[in-house]
Amino acid sequence: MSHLIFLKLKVTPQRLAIFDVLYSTFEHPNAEVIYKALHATHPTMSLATVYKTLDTLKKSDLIQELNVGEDSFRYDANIMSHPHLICTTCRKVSDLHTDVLDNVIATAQAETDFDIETEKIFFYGTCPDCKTTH
Amino acid sequence: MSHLIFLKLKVTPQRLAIFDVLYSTFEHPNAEVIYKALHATHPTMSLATVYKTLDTLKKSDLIQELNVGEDSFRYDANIMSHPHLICTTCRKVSDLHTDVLDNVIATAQAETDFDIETEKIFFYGTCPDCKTTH
DNA sequence: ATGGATGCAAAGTGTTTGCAGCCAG
DNA sequence: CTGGCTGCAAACACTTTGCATCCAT
Repeated sequence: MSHLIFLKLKVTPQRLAIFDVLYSTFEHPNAEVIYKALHATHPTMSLATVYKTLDTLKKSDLIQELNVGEDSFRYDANIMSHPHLICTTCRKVSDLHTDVLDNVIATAQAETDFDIETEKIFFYGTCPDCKTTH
Repeated sequence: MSHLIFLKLKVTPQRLAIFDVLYSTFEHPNAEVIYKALHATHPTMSLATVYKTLDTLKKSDLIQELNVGEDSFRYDANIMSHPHLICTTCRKVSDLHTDVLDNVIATAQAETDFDIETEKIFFYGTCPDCKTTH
């Protein structure tokens, strides 16, 4: 059973399955990857349902959407705002676990007339695996 | 005449025009907007040429590509890495002119095994215009 | 003169929509 | 039972590609 709280949404097998994929990975998969991951256990699930469900979960603030500069959107069940690391070699997207950037909004807010609500921070470089495998 | 240095690329009217649009605006337009902006002065230029040229300029590091969470890419003739402000009401994308975030890479680098090369920082909120126009 | 650039149309991705049937509440 | 959800197919939006012609060098 997942920690999912479905507010006023119907709890369907498809929604549970999609949320669970996101909740149990750190891969930040896109819709296609989620669809393929579920094909073994949910062979009748359609890609359209994946897209609709991701949209629903996003609007209910159960997941967040990421665009890292690719042609598709990635999804993350961790809705806390946190920086991401993108390997420009293998395209892997990782979380940066640190609190040293927690005050960037306050820092930026002091420099602008915008009312800042959220931020997205992406660091691009080479991951440990791709460094060694040169 | 623009500051454009075309390395080993042919200097065509289309390339000059597209670079000039980007060089003389702070709007961070996407391909469609650039295409429409040039239609008055360059009525025969095709959208495909805009896409090809943007790709060429990007690969030559004359412009940078931005994905702010929309379905299309935006472009910026300012290739210096700098934070962007996105108004979630009017979708305007502005530059944040400040140096207080200049050391974020160093800060993040100390927290990870990734070799960080560049960063993209986006702040989402409400711009001054949309605040007052409620 | 010639290799790279353009413009057109067609194809390719990723995503959304319309709608009939289905199932969670 | 009923409104919301699913699955299918078709449509859509953005971007890329193939190719004949053109033009910057």
